[in-house]
Amino acid sequence: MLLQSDLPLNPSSDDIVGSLRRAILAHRVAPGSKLVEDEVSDVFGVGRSIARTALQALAHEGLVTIIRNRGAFVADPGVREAREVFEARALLEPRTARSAAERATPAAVKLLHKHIAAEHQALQAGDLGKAVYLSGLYHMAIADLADQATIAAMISTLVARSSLIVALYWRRPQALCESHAHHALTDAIAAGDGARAEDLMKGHLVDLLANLDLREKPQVGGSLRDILRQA
Amino acid sequence: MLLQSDLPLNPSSDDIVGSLRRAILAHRVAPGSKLVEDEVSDVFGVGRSIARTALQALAHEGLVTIIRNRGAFVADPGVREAREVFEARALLEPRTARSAAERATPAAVKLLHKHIAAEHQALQAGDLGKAVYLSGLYHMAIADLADQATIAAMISTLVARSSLIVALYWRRPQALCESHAHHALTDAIAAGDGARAEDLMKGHLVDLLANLDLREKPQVGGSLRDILRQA
DNA sequence: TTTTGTAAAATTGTAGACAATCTTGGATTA
DNA sequence: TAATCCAAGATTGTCTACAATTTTACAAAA
Repeated sequence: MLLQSDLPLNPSSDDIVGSLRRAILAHRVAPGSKLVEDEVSDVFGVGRSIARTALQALAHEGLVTIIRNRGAFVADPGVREAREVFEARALLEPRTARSAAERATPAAVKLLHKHIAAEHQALQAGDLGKAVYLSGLYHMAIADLADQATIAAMISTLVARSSLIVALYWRRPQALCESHAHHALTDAIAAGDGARAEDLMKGHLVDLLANLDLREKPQVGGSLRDILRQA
Repeated sequence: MLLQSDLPLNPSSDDIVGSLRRAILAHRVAPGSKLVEDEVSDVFGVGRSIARTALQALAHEGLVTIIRNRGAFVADPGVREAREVFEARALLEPRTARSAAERATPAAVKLLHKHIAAEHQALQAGDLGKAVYLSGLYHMAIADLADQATIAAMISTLVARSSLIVALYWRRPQALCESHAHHALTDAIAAGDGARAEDLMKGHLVDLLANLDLREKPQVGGSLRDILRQA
């Protein structure tokens, strides 16, 4: 399952949530993958109760789907959900970017540049999954700047779900089309130009959505049974 | 703890979540109350694991706060959080009301009227807690109309948290000031007037916030120990 | 009286056992 | 061959026991 094990010896369920979340968001586990409780507990060296708690927490975030008596799976959002997530982001993130611009400090801007650099580096290294993950961190950093913890938390889960969506529906795996948008946005924030930041964020989200291939996907590997079970 | 026991004999954790949620939102348990796992499991006739799962789910909704080794408490939002919740609602609900108006059917409008009637009846009966709960259901019904499950889910948790906030900060316990706003909003939706619905919702939220007394509350019953622990 | 210290009680955290359910693989039958 | 059935295995659901921690109650000291 490939986990970077920067974990304490007796990890809490939160530690496990974090580790699994990174793995899912960086596309190191595919959407739809089964997450067996015994495996999780073995990998992290805890009892099954803790693993269970972690999986339930991820389910509340929308990154994992739990089906009774069948277990936990990495979430596998459909096109409907993909559109909905970006619809929600469109309501929250532009205004949040404006607030961020209005209260950004030089230190904060520096942090944003660091995020962009890390993302760029991951792309150079060919690690697309990590780049997507880091791109999400950039959006979350902006949300944090706005100093509205409640909204930031909602954006955080939406961004996370977007990583899954990108894994499934991104059109051109090699295009590094985002770099530019993040740079421009950071400039607006550095300049304290709230109105421009709001506009850029709005446009950026539209671009992201436009780069998804949201035609109905034809139930690729599923048996008739699995297909019917989804209804 | 006063639970309306319309529950199955072997309730699932979801059943328990629903029952506890209603109790919290209708102000039948005060913010800050301890929710002891053994009590919950006894009341519902299940093992402690199921009670635990239910409490954790409520914690993810923001209705319960879990402190490690100390247990679960009904959430007790501060003024900061109160403002943040309404800030978030202001971003989501006006646009959602517009969508609702644009796609409302006569049957949906009828449902909204039913909600209003029920809320009115609870107020007449002097059950303010229930009225607040039903008022929340009205907002959630509108969110459902917009046919955006992701946004509706976010609104749902925000509205729920608002019930707690109203319990703590509402200025005039006897004023039935909301009735009018909900009527006008329903009219706009019935007329399919999206722009008006959006405006009315925006104004309604501003009014709600204005009716809260958000001066810093002076740590009413807390010992020095509890105060310091919050940091 | 007020504070401090200590032991008992209460409560939560975690693991593991058992039951319930689902999945798998092979044998049986058409 | 293909479909069906059934038993064995695997996995999840729930409960309970025990460990870790906190809270309470009460006695001792200032």
